[in-house]
Amino acid sequence: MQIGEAARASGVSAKMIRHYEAIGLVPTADRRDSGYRDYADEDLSRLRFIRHSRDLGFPIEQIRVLLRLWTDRGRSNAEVKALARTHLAELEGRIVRLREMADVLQHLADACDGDGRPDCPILAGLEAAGCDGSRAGNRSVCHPNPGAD
Amino acid sequence: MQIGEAARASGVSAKMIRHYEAIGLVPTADRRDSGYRDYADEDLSRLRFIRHSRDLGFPIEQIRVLLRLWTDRGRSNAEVKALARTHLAELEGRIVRLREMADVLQHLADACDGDGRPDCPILAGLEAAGCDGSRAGNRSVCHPNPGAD
DNA sequence: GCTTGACCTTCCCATGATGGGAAGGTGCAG
DNA sequence: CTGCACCTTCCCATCATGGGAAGGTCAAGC
Repeated sequence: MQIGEAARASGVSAKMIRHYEAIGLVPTADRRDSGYRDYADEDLSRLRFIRHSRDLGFPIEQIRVLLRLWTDRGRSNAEVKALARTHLAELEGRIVRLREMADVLQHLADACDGDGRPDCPILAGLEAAGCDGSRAGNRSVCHPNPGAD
Repeated sequence: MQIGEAARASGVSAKMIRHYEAIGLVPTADRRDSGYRDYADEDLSRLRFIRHSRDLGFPIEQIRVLLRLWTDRGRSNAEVKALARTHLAELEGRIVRLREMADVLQHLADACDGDGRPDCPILAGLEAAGCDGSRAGNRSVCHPNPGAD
């Protein structure tokens, strides 16, 4: 099967399949006389594995490890689980950081009438913010009602 | 004041200050005879505004608009609020996507004993996943207990 | 005066995952 | 033979940020 069909079947774009080959995430594909890459059904499962890992946000280097474990019959599921937990912590961390941003922004937006006047608590908040280390102490601008959520 | 001090005072790295100047986010800095950039206190507020905006996750191009509104006395806070809400929606969207990833991964990790055997539901889940459009219908692998959260 | 060290300058390169697009070859159907 | 869909490689772009090299500036200390 050509790369386009492999792409359709695996959900990984042809562009990315070539890229994964270039960085050694998938083995060098067989070539036809024409130079076209040729894929077998077995190759698809690896591509799908990669795509599912990407769908869960795993970075390439962790997927590389996951693939090694996946194809290693003597693997320890403890190692897999540890990897999963590490990534889970990373995801939760990102969520927390985004949640903080969203909460602060929501607070600022709530304080803004949006009635067309120039007066704007959002811009005032971005101007002051008070969370830059210099002149600390007025953190309430940054995290209003601490602990009141 | 030299760029290093401006960086310390604003929380924006010297590297980024130069970059922001290059892309026109801050005006071209005055230069001393030596060629060193020279900053006044007024410049700091702009840099702080940018940093606070970045802290809330605004992309550069939106910060450009925010800066224009900030320095426009005839601005409408409605425009600011709309911009904030757009970004807020973006943040919430990212959170939802990360939350989905984390939930699926948590589910897989919970199913894995991590007792050192090769048997591993996490790898099995990455292999099958069932969410790639081909052979749809078994979405429960992907979103277990739909609606039961 | 000369050295030392901290600072500055510009320029290039790297990240991470993905895509766009150009220039050119392959293969099949009409 | 033409056209079209597909493939190839190569280069560039994203987005915000940093690293580092090569070299200039300046103040303090000897």
